[in-house]
Amino acid sequence: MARSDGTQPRGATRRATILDVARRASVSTATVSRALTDPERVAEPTRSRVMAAIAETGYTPNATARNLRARSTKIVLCLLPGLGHSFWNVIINAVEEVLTRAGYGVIFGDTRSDPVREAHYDRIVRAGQVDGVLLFNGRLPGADFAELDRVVPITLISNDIPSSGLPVFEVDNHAAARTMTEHLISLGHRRIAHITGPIANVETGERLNGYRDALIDAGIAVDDDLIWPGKFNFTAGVKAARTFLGLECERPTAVFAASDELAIAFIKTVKDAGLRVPEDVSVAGFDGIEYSAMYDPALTTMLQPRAEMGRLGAENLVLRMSGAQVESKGARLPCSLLIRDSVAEYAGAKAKAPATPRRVRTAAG
Amino acid sequence: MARSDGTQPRGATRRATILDVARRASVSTATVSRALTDPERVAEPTRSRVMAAIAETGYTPNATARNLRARSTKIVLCLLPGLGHSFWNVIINAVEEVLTRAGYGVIFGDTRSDPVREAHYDRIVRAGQVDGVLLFNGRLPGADFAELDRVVPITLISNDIPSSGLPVFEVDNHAAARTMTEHLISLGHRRIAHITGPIANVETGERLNGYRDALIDAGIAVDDDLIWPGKFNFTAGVKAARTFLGLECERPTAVFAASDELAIAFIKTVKDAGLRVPEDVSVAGFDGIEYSAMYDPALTTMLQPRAEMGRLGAENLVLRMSGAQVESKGARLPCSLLIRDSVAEYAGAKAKAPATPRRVRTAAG
DNA sequence: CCGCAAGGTGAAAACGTTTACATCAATTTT
DNA sequence: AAAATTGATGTAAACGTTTTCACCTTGCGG
Repeated sequence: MARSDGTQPRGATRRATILDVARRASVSTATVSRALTDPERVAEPTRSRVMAAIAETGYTPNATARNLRARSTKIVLCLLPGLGHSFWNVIINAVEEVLTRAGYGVIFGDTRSDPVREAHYDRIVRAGQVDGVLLFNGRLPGADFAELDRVVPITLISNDIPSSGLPVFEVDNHAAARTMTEHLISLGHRRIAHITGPIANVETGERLNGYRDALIDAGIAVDDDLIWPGKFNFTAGVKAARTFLGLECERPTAVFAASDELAIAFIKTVKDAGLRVPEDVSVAGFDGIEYSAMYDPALTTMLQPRAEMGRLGAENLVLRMSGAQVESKGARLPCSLLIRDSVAEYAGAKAKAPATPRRVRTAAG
Repeated sequence: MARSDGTQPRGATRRATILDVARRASVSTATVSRALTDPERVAEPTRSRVMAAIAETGYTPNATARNLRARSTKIVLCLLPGLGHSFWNVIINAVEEVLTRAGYGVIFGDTRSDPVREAHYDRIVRAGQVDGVLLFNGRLPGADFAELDRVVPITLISNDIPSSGLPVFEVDNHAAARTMTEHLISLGHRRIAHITGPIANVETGERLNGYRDALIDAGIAVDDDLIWPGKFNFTAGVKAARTFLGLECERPTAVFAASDELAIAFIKTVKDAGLRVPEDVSVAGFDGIEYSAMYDPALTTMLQPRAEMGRLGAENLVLRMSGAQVESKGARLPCSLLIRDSVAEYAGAKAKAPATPRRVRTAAG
């Protein structure tokens, strides 16, 4: 029974230190340390005496002391713009997998664009509390990344800070958005709207450009009234749907949302207004989160290789933390077009579009 | 421009220590330390000299050294059974909020029932690498919690380990499940199925019992064929739906799922099979995650006060980490019944059920 | 004038490891 | 047989703080 009554003083029993073990085994602390880190270097009889003493005392090395001596913490900080987003799940798992395997602990920080929180994490980094940083769109404002990277390696995942020169692992957003838009066009759609992510976001810009370029190449004029600025969340999707429903001019026949959450919220809202998806309006998402498959209709979307982004980013960071002088520029990964049920052929189309495979890989950047 | 070429050696510029500052200000390290931690204790002229020196050297105290000396790490470990689950989002945010404000860093671990990972976290705890643990259903197997709690305080959130005596902050699962089942009964349903969570889970049992007790009280026989064991994920929901669709006997008219994900997957699958929800079958969820509102139909579900659970749990832990001898037994919070569109009156019902408010609070446990 | 409190500061110990260096015995080499 | 090598262990310094204790000024009351 644990002390649920909160009565026994904590730490009443002092934790055994290396000195306790040493005394008990009648050796020096150096020998104990060696017996643990490099057993070969200590003779068999001594070693077993030490091991016995360790078992008896229940000794376990103090990580802080070890870190102080080693001048490293074996901890990596992951900075996210919102821990709660389903999009990060898979990435985080992959990151955690790689880092744990490499012997690092992972700590997560949610910046939420709150200056106080950001300053907090900036301080943590500068205090040498972490050996590396994985940045997921969490901006440390006013942070000089070139300088910060010199104290601790920083790797970017699924977001870019163009002028920083930091290695970034993300998807080729331009190509992916272009592919999705082309897909819609190939199904006969001409009036295609786009719900963007947050404007400050570099990726938002790339996707917007991919969308634009696809239209232009197809000889379709870009209509700025059909570009609806949003964020990567439900509320923005609902707002975009209201815009859509309230449109004075002719409604678009297809909508390309910059995230699955955006698409889902959009669909829900227009369905509530009595429209059918995809019969009345086609809606495409972006990301390929798990929920996209479970929605009704299942979302046609761009699958981002999230696990791979996480894995590669983490591996890159591990390499750089090891002090290796790597030439690391990051990587641009390809997306896969997932064709499901939220997008249909344009109702007014004359000819049936050629059969398309259900999954199409975009070009790598 | 950061060293994207990976050419400059990292740490070429040694980080300034307290000694550098001391020398520069012609004082002792003790004075520098005092100037930072307790400015009142050092005379004005000295203090400003110290501050100047700090600014000039860019000194920032080394957290590891500080921790070693203070015998604490100011870090809390959160152990989850699956970092990716949407259910944790809100809880995690609340926890992170409270702990950050209290000056603690938060590190997350995903145990995934993997013995290797579990051993890894057990070691972290025992190595004194954290000041406290928040357990979210992550079992540390073979761990003696009574003992572990003596080295570092452990608080449970949204999961119980009955024999441990640890403080637990969770919902009254029995009452909530009972309320939901009664709601279905009140709408005329008599054949009501239940998709459970993982059987090993204490909460699963409580919800199951709440469901059973409601049936019994209403004079409805409990049919074990309508209790479908699952997990808190999509796959289990799909599987349950297959069971439902393949049923030899008369199909239930309502299904109560132990989680929203379960409900969503169930609905998706039966809809794909041509059934309508709620016209052909009513489906209720549990949790009240964000997606439940965006689904079509919007889920009738039990809203868990996730933010509050997280907040209370974290505050409890902070208190206990401070060494306070608190009488802390945890708390059982009430859920709210969220009446939306996935549940309808039983089609064969004679009389119309009385109008129900859209949101009903369950009794606290 | 002397003693004493109070305020400011410094010297050094402590936190618990790892590791460079020194030591010593037991070998092997010359 | 002396010298050199090897292997096992101990000594003590280092990691960068915080904090106890002691010290030295002052200013003050007696």
